Amino acid sequence: MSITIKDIAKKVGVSYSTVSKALNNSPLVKPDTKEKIIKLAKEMGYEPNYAAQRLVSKRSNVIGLIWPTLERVAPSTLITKINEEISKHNYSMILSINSIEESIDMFKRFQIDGGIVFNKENYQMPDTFPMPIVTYGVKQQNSIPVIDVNYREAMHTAVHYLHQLGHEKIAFLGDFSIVDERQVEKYHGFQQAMENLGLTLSSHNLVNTAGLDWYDGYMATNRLLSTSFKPTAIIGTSYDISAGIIRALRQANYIIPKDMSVISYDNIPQMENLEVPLTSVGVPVEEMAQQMVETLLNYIEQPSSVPLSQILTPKIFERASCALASTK
DNA sequence: CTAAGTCTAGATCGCTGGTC
DNA sequence: GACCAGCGATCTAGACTTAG
Repeated sequence: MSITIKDIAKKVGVSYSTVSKALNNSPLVKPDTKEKIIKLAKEMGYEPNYAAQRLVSKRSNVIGLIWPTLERVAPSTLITKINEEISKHNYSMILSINSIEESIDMFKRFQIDGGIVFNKENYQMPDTFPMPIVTYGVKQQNSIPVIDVNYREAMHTAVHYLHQLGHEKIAFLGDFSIVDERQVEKYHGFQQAMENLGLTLSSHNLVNTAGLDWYDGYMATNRLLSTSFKPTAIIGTSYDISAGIIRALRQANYIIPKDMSVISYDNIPQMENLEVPLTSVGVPVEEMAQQMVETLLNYIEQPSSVPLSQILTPKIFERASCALASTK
């Protein structure tokens, strides 16, 4: 049998409600009594009963997270950071990789306080949820707060950075075949930036990886290297794609960054540990996690205080994968 | 009349917070 | 610092109904 406040009350010789107040640091309990109770609770190994606390407070201190994929590195890293951020606020997290509908049903039974939804491939979200929800994705015609990233600006930053290093023949490797607005935004951002700088843009620059995985980046790079188009720099649109790009370039005996500069989307620490530490552009994963969790907690407390749309600004993180364009 | 099934009110769990 | 109401799900005891 676990220790309850009644056991502590019996031992101290006070009522159990006094124990409850003491453990919650109420000013209604004398300091020495409070101290005695807290000390004894520790000695007896008292752990509060969450079910009972939830019964009274109508709060579970649990946040639900609906995430579509655990396979790719960047989304998994973001989950880890979100979990760390949630813990800092004394909340716990449950993760669901089921569909949004199934996850919401489960979350209702768990009585979570709120949830974060990774809106994959521009899924049309319902107008309302049975609990406060914040989404990571693209703004829709409803009143659910969205946290998004300025993907176009990320691509502008990447292209301008390479251009400053003298690169003009820049290839873009990304997945623009699927209905994922995030990827499409990167694609348009790249095109805009190239046009703004007056750089040549043709079908050769744009290589469709037709997927977001390591192998998609690897195969797309092999295809790129087999054409007559010889870029001096490549932009990969995700960590995994860029990891594939690096592997393919090294297999083809390219030295990075001497023979080819590579820059990647996704601002995660793992970029440092690739075969060549990758210069990357994106919103730092810690900042994204912090913004999502803070927005959700504010939304739970006071829905009107939260803007319906927040667009985070990407930053560039220089590592070792970019160099001045070769003049030969 | 008895056994079996159904319904319902009340108690229980651990805890919080207001009142005295 | 004590007392008490009440949170919601679940269980239990007792009252009541039905079928054989």
